[in-house]
Amino acid sequence: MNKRSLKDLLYEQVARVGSAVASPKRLELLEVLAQGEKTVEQLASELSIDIKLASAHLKRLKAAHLVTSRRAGKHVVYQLSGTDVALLWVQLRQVAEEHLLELRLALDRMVANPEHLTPMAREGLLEQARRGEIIVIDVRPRAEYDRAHLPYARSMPLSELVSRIAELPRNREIVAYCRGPFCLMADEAIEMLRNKGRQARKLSDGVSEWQAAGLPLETLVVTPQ
Amino acid sequence: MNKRSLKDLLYEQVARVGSAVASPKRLELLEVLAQGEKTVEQLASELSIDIKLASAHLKRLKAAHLVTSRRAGKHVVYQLSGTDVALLWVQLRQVAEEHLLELRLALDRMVANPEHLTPMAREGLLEQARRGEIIVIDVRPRAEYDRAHLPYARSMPLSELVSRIAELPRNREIVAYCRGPFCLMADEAIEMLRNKGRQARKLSDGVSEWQAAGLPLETLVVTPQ
DNA sequence: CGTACATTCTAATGAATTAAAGAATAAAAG
DNA sequence: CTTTTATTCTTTAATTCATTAGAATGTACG
Repeated sequence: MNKRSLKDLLYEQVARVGSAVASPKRLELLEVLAQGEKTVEQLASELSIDIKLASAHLKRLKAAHLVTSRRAGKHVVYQLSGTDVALLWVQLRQVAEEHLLELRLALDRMVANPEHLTPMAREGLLEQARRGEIIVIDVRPRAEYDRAHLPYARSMPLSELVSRIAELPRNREIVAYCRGPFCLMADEAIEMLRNKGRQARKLSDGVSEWQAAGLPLETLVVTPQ
Repeated sequence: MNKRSLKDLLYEQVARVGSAVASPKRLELLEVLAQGEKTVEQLASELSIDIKLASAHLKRLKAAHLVTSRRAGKHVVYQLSGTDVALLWVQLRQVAEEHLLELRLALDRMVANPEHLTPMAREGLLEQARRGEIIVIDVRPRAEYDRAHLPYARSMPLSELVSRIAELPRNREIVAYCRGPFCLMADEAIEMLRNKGRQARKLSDGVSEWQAAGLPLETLVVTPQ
C-alpha cells in the first residue's frame, strides 16, 4: 500500500465528518442536541421539518458517529457522542462568523435591538451575577436548564416568562441567554421584558460557547463519557 | 421575515464552511496551507493532483473565505485566512479520530513501527529539549520551519537528512515531527535514523496541533492578522 | 509586441445529496 | 392479537459536486 492511497484514506475519513456538518439541517440538529438528548419527534418539531426528514438526517449524523441513539418506550432518543462534537459546532460557527461577512450581516439583521445586543464580556459576568448585581435568566425549556446551565443562572423558560415576570426584581438589570447566537428565545424574552419596563440585555453565549471558552457550568449530573 | 427563514439563512451560511471541509482534497489543502503559504503549483504537486483540479478546490475554499490568494509574479500564492481555520482542521480531525474507529485503525496501519509511535507527552517534551536531553528535529521543508516551528527544534528537512545525519549527536534520543498525524515525513525520517542505529521517536503533533494545545511556537515574523 | 508559462474559466459527465411521498417495521398498550 | 404510535426504509425527481479536458486570461521575459 503506497503512501498516497493511505493518505487519501485518512483524509477521506475526516471528510466523512465534514460531510456530516455540511448541511444546515444537520448543524441545527447538532446545536439542539448540544442542549441535551431529544427524541426524533422533538427534534423535528424544533426544526419545523417532517419527522421522516429529521430521521434521515439523524441517520447520517449517526453514520458519522457524531450522535448515538437509544430506544425509550415508543420514542428513540438521540444524543451527541461527546462534548467534542459540540465544540466542533462552536468552532465551525466561529470560523463562519469570522470570515463570512454575510453571516454577520444576517446576524445583525435578526436582532430587534441591535444597540444592546453586544455580547457581554464573559469575564465580569460571573462575578456580577455572584454578587447579585445582575440577574441571569436561562430562557430555554426546563429540561435543558436541568442538564447544564451557567453558574448563578435561574431557570425562566420563555413559555413561563409572562406569568412569572413578577419574580424578577425591578431594580436589577436582567441578562437573558438561550442556546447560542443563532437562538432567538433570548431576543424574544428581552423584547418582552423591555415592554414591561425592565432593563434587559442578551448574552449571546449558550452553554456550548461557555464551555468552549473554558468557563465552568453547573450540572445536576456529571455526564458519563 | 419570519424566524424560521432567518434561522435557515444562518445555518446555511455555516453549512457553507461545512461543505468546504467536506472533501478530502480540500482538507489536505488546508493542512498543507497551515504550514505556510504555497503556490497552486506547489499544492498540486504536494497532493499529486492536476493543477486544474487544485485550482478548482482552492476556488471553493476561497468562496468559503477559508483561504486568500495573491499574485506573485507568474504564480498565485494561497494562504489560510486565519489561524482559526487551522484550528478548525485540528478539531475536525480530532473528532474524526475520536469517533471513527476506522480512522484509528488506518492510522495504526500506516506506521511502520507502531510500538514506538505513541505520541510523546507534550508537557515534558519542552523541558527535555531545553535541557538538551533529547534532540527535536523538524523534517519539513526549510520554508515551513522558518515560518513557525516548535521551541528548541532544529531544521532537518527529510531531503537533507541522509547527508546531514552526522550533525546529530549519537548519544541522544532524537524526536522527529512534521506536519501532523497524517504526515509521513517524520515516519520516514525515523525509519532512516533507526537504520543508522539511532534511537528515534515520532511526535505526531505538527505546529497546528501544538498551537491548538495552547503551547508556544517560535516564529521568525509575527504573522499579521 | 509576441511567446511562454501559470492559472482560471467553461462545459460535460457520472456520482452523490436533498427533500418529499408511500410502504414497511418495531415496540407499546389494550 | 390487534391497534396505535413512532420510526425507518424505498423510491423518485431536482440539485449539487468532483473530475476531466479544452479554451481563455493574465503576467513576465525576451
